[in-house]
Amino acid sequence: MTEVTLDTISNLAKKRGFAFQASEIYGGIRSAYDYGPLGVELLRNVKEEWWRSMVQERADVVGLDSAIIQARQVWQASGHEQVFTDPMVECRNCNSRHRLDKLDDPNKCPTCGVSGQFTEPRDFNLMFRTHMGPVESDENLVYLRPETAQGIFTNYENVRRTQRLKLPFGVAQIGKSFRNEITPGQFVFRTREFEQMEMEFFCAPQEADEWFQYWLDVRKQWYIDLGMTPDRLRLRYHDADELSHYSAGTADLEYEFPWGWDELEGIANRTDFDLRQHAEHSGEDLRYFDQEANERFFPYVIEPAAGATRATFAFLIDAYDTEEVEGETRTVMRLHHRLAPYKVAVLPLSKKDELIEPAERIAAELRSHWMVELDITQSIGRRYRRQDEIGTPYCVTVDFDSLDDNAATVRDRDTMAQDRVSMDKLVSYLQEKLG
RNA sequence: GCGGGUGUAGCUCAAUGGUAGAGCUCCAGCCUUCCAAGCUGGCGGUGAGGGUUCGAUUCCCUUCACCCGCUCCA
Repeated sequence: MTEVTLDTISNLAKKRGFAFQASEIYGGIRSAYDYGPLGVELLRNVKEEWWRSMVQERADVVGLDSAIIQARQVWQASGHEQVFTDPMVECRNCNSRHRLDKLDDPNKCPTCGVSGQFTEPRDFNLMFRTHMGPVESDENLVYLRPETAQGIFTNYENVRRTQRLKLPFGVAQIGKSFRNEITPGQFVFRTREFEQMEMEFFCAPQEADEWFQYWLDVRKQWYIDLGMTPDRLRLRYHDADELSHYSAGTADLEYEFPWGWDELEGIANRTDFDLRQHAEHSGEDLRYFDQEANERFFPYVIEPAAGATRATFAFLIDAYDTEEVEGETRTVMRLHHRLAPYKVAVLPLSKKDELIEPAERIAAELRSHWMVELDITQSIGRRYRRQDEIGTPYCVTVDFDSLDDNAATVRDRDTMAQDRVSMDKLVSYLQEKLG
């Protein structure tokens, strides 16, 4: 494990095609990034692993993919329209910014103590607004969702009924969310458009605390199982004064980023706040009917809400490693093989047709199983280094002996150890390694 | 959004009010053939817009982006 700076990792990300600044040819647009050929694979793999563990491998969780644009009433009921619109003032004397509604004295700056230096109050609406339909008017004002969760709450009854679910059960969703963050930054860490992996776990109110603990443990273990350094992961419980408007208890799963500890995932006890709000605003009865106890109640909700793009970034940072090899520095992304963008690189030892041809054959065969890259340029050593730097777990090298013995060399990213493997056993060999 | 800093090739860095150079990378060829070797050649640049000037990468203004703080929280 090597210490890595934000610069190092973002340079590597750009250089190797993980992420580029959005609209770069026009000078770039702030707080938006495009995921390149490698980044999209890594991101997809992170999401796939989340889905596998949260949905596929569980009997008590189902999936959902709700619309980004919902009726405005959804955000009125959820509280976002109000809470995400804070009138703010800025002190001309010390440049600090404050929420007007939280000031004891609306004229005096609590930071520097100077009065009468505030700017005019301005709305800081954290939700993106747009209009549904070609005409811009207040009637068709809509928001881009600031969290995916509400789509789950509004579909709670649809999902429960059609899937015939009994408490406790969860509904999981992966998708984009949008927030007009005041200060985006740290590369892809905080962006205004981002991707979330959220799961709302509905349970009986008296079991909520227990499930809260359960999900803390499960979620932390997920990162560790995918190779993240345990020492760089920690849980931080929120104090009462920093809880969201919907939460009765929140713990952050934090990662030690190059700039310090910062949030990877929030696990919150949302109580029955959301279902109650939607029941009240929509007029639908969203209470759960417990057949055995013969009673109706609003379920409590435990929500593990992870940032897909954030997790991807953290895995990338965590995987970064360097070591000295024969006087040269070798950079290795020690990504878990499940996350690595490419699983296998096929490298003919020489750029001779007689070696390229079998290499292409092997690559074609392996492609039906994994993401495979075929690289024929430059020296073999250089190509190994390139694959190391993008985290490819295995390289298959075809040499002149291969023409006689029908075998190739499989080289391991982490140990650099080599195995001679018969070509017809390559798939099963790699299957065993890659799981 | 505010305060401070920074923008020259993909990367690291030169130079100049008068034709922008190098190393590395990348690509091609030769050679070599299992861990960034060598030789030859090639691609490629002053973030964008405006002003001053005979002439601007250099001076001035605007803008965009990035970094560090204030804020936020997936």
